[in-house]
Amino acid sequence: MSNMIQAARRQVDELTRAAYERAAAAGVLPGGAEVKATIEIPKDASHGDYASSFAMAGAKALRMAPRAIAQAIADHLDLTGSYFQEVEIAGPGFLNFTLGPAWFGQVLSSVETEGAAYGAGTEGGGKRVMVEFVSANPTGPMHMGNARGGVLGDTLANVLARDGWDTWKEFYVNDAGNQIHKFAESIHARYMQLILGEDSFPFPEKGYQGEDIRELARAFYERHGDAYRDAPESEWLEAMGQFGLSVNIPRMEEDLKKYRITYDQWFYESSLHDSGFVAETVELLTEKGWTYEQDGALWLRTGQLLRQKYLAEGKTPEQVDKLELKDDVLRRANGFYTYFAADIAYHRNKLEVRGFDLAINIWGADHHGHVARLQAALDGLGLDGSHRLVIVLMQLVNLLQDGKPVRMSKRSGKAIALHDLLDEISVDAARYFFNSRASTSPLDFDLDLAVREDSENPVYYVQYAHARICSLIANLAADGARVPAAAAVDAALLSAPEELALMKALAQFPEEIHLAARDYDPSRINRYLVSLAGDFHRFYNACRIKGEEPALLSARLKLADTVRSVLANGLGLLGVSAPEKM
RNA sequence: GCGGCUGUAGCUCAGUUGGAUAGAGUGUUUGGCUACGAACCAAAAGGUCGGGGGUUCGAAUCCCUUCAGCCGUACCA
Repeated sequence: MSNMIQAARRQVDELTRAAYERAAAAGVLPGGAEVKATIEIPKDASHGDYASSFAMAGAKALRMAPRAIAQAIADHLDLTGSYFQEVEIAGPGFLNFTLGPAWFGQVLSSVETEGAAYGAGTEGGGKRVMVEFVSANPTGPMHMGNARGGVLGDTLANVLARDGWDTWKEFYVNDAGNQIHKFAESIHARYMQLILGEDSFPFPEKGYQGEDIRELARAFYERHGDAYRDAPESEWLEAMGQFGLSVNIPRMEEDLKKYRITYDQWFYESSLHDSGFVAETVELLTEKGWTYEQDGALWLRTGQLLRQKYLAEGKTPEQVDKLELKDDVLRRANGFYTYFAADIAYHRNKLEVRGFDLAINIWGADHHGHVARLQAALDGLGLDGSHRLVIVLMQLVNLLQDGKPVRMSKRSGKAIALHDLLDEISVDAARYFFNSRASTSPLDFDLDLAVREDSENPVYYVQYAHARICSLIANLAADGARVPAAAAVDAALLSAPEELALMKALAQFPEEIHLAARDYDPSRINRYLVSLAGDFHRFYNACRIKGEEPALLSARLKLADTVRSVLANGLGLLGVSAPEKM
């Protein structure tokens, strides 16, 4: 596992420090100063490949002009045996380092050696992380928001795994509580309407309006006839709820599978209630003194827990006083536990019972109000939810038609179902699209546009680069030119600006994975791949391969093949195919 | 009211620990295949980084303030 970006950065740091020591020993610079320099990759290639701010950062401590310090450092630098071939002083005092063939050669060979594992990091340290995502209500079909969450969660899990985490993907099935009650009532109403006639049985005011509910009622009728027509409420509630779930849950699983999304586990909320774990968890909170009874309900002292949490995070008491910190109900006056209580129990299960080091949830941004309180509740259980529970908030998907927003709502039945989307666009296009923006940005989804977006979708730009290279390699193989081993390539021959830029882009891949994992932002990979594909297309246009001198042909062929490998690698992380032809 | 997210080119968006002349795609204009795949490339044009203060060698980035949009503030899930 090698990260050539970090290796180069480290070396700039070491070389600069060593030069400083020598300059100090020679009496050119005052000794003993602790200079905290930053090492950056300049945007402009004419500023070299790495720039150290040592001279500016040290100006105060050394009491000298930045450019004079830079000159002293440059005079005492020894680049022998390093990745770098040149250093220049520029601007206010930047030390600009230029990479040499040793570094570029090593980039090619590390991609070759590591292959499909190229880009792997050790940041996760093998710690166990659960990514819980989608967890859509099983009361109806999934919509665009679920699609985005699905792709985001799945891709994030891939990225975390590559960065060294032991990952687990989970779907939390909300098969308990109020909404299931409403769900069963809705099916029942449609069922009765089927028997008695549309107008002879009232539909519950807050029932689910969708066509899918009618279908469930019809299917239920086909199986049971009117056996439930006069059944007591408790009986049909249970039967219809269970029936609806038994149809919907496998359907969700199937739809997600079409998007190449699979889970390690589907975890049922009902299991937490059935086993008494919710009750036990609430009891535990009570033992710790975090609850009280009022108006017949059992309340959690969320306000107090949040206060502690915020103070621990560095907010001042004055800031905290300004916040409206309310308590929450755990057990209603009617004896039922709230969703919040179940959620606390579920996350206690993740962190305590199953022992995950970190729990990551993908939530719609409209749930952001629950983030802090859930973390605080887990803090109250001594589980350090403030650090071990990370919520990635995902802005919602705005569905547009002809550029105008369409209101989505499950109750009104107007949502565009996930499985219908695949009739319009490919899985590759959908997966790429839903991961194209950072989760913090809202995503506009215009169906009319998506349908005819084929050749404009960036995913094709990336895939085209891959296919182009495959075709190129096959073409040259027919001429007898094989992709050489990295060791047989003279990296010094690859000196055109397009070639250097391309190799630097290849080296950037492990860094991108690391940053995507660190920031929980897998959309970075999309942007990286578009950029890498662009670097390749530019190289391809500027540098011929076929017909060049054998050594140059060989080096360029190797470069192209290395790009192919990284493109396939990155597309794999996104769950997008890397076609050899298109 | 309080809180979260957002505000960068006509449009959609990048911009890692503060760095040098703020980038890309798309759109507009103009070029490039008797060529390893033109689903490609090159060039031009396009900006008070929402506004105003502050911190410092240096701010789109950090702090304060202000404006605008979306969302949340249930004994719903």
